[in-house]
Amino acid sequence: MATTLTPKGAATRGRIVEAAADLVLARGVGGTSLDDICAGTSTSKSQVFHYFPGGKSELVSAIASFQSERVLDAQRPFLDELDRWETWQGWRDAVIAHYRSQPHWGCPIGALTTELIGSEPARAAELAAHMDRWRGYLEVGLRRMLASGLLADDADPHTLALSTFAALHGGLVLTQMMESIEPLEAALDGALTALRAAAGPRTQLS
Amino acid sequence: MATTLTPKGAATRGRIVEAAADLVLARGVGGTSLDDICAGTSTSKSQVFHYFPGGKSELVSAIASFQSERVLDAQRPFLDELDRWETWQGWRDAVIAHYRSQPHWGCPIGALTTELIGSEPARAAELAAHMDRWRGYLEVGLRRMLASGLLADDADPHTLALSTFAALHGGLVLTQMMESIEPLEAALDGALTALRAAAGPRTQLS
DNA sequence: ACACAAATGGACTCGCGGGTCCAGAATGCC
DNA sequence: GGCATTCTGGACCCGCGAGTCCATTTGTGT
Repeated sequence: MATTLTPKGAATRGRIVEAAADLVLARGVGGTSLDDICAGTSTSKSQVFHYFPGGKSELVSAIASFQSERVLDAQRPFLDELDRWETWQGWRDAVIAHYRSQPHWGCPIGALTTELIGSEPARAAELAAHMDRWRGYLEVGLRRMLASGLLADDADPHTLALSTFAALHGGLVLTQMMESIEPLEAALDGALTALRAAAGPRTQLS
Repeated sequence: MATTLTPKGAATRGRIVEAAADLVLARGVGGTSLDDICAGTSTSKSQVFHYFPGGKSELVSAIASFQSERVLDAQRPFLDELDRWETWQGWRDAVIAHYRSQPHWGCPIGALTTELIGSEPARAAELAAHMDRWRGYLEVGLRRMLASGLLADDADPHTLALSTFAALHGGLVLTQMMESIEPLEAALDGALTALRAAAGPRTQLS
């Protein structure tokens, strides 16, 4: 694993992760066999174990990192600038646009995590860390808004970030069940409404 | 299956469903084998197939109905009277109390649904129906509030119910990941804040 | 050109878990 | 009590899918 990796090898590895990520998103970890993955990438099982000595579990971990980056990237540059109200709106739109354009419904990371909690707590913890990193961006933004007076003095950035993040993921869950983007839109709009209810003195009422 | 069922038989069937529900909640459908279930109930596999000819899939369906009733019951009587602001607060408290007292974190129905979507769309649809019935209670309450002037005229009960329901389930997802009740509390409080932002003329401001 | 490492294919093992079968024990009905 | 039906135990079958092994090909450095 720490051994060298030729360009060709890296490409193959990437193909596997990408295809596996798609399949897992569509059918879940339990519903995706290594054979399925091989079939979709014109590789053989020995390749998978060549690049992921830890087997399926390690592959899942790689998928998680891959999807995590993908999701975070889709929210940039808004994610780093959530210290103004306008950015929040832009962020909302970016999130919706991203999940609408996804080949399948639901959140790749959230679904993965909930599935693994029962069977692979160790991997689930990794996933939870990704989630928390994501949530952290929201909290940082809110913390800056509090400092700049855009939030009321008694507002709690941690709790607000948590509730916003929860709304987002609830929206994604329902989005997956109902195969519609509507729940996500409703959830995010609701969350932003709750956020605005904590607006502070420096906020300009439009 | 449509054949008669002696009291003893019904008891055994009940034991299986209950134990299976617990195991599935803790380890997921994929992580729970029929042998596990038998071990925990001092029954044998032939019993499972005797009472659930459709095998694991049918058992899962029974678990779903069981958990659905359990969850809905935990929210009564509030669930039927969500047409006043005070009831919403009581409902919030009941939901939190219920999930806090549960032996494992997370929503039994939500987790089941997301897991099955990829592998058993038919069963997942049943689950989704349970979810929608649940959400329906919220919408009915809001609709009555609109009619009685407790909500603003331009408020949309459907969307509001959707966003509240999403917040609830997002809270449950995070609750499971973080093994803490905090996210659920934050999510529900946020959702109620958003709801109150749609209050109408007849609402008494406290 | 040679040697060595990495990349690939595919056959193989093996345990787990869903599902089947049948014989015997318990129970309800008259 | 006797008959029918239901209930129960456990042995068995079988396929699927994770993981292993080795032989072959492709590439890379000197």
